[in-house]
Amino acid sequence: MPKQVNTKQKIIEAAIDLIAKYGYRGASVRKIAAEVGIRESAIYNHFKNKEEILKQIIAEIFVTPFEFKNVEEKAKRGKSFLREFVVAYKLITFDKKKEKLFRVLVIELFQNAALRESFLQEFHQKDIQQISQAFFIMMQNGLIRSGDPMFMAQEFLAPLFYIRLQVSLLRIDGKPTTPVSTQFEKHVDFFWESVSLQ
Amino acid sequence: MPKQVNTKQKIIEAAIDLIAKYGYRGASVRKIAAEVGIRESAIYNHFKNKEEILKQIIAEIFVTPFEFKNVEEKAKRGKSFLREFVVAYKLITFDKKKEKLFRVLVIELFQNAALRESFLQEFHQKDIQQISQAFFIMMQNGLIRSGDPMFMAQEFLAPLFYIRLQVSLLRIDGKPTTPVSTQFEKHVDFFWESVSLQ
DNA sequence: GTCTATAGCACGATAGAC
DNA sequence: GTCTATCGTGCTATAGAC
Repeated sequence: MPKQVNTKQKIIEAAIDLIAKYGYRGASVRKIAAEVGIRESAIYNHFKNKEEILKQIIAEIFVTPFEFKNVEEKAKRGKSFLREFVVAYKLITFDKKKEKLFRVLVIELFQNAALRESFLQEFHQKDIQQISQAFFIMMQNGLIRSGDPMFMAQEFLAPLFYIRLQVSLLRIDGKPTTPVSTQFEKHVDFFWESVSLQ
Repeated sequence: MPKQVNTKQKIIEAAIDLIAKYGYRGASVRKIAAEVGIRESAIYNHFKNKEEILKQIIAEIFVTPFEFKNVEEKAKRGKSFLREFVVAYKLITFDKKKEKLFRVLVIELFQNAALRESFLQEFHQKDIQQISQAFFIMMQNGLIRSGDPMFMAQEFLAPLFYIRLQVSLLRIDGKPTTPVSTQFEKHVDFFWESVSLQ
């Protein structure tokens, strides 16, 4: 059992690789099958059609978001909570699998309605909820200036998204990412200085 | 002469439309020709091949950035300069042609090396230069707290890019954009409150 | 500068043997 | 669950007539 690797999962992995490179249209069933090491027709034993492969990949993009335990408690620590969040965000940015899924997201965002829907409703939404909840608590505890916590969360997250995009672009061409990726930490410092009351 | 419309330009326009919808691979020479109202073979009288059409479109993405005159003077006005900048940015976000080019940018960013290069070097770079220059002057005039003007410019522009992305996504599906687009103005207020010394 | 016609290839998908 | 073989379609691009 441990040696028997799932062909279906192999197909998904190969498809993610190829879509991240060539987009959905460019990632042909032929290429996917070749990468897995089977014939095109064998693909159809695992998926009804090509579209079904994409659907499953899209589902993968939106699993395992940030799941912080005890946000209520951690938020009281103020800046260190934000730092912890950004460290997690940075890790995801450099995670090989997550990076590929991020590319798929950006490439197909304007071409796939379901993906678009999930992005607008889930992608940052979950992060925003957590961060805005944390900001709300920080406001109550007099750690930061008052304001709309949701909007503040957007302001906090948008630069992270933009840095992530830049890092992903640089990594495709094998360019150095340090100048950009250090902005993650700088962003926390800048933001905290912007909102903190101390 | 005024009535004689350029076929070459028509091809470009049709290609932008179709690439914004289906991506470069999905925008076939066939579809482009059909949209223009000519045969595929006629396309090749104007462009060497399909790739050449994309090249010209990419070039269009990076023309006419923000060209503010007298940044030195305007920067002294502080917040109102930022407000003026964001008004221009918002206009571009809702401009039909620019919006399509923005979609092409996002779709092809991970798939076209030349586009990626230009994006990293030019897209925000020009904006960043202007904004950071303005921040530098504001610092000298004691309007804002001191810091790295380049980094501050990134912090100012990243949320604008993210709002633009959201607006573009909403507009595809004909969804209301007001809740998101009002963030443009809110962002200026929030940012100014973050950096101003008054 | 446009047309018709066609070459040559890659695509997604199915039928049927093993 | 994989294979071989094949179908029908759409693709980029070219040749040559008008």
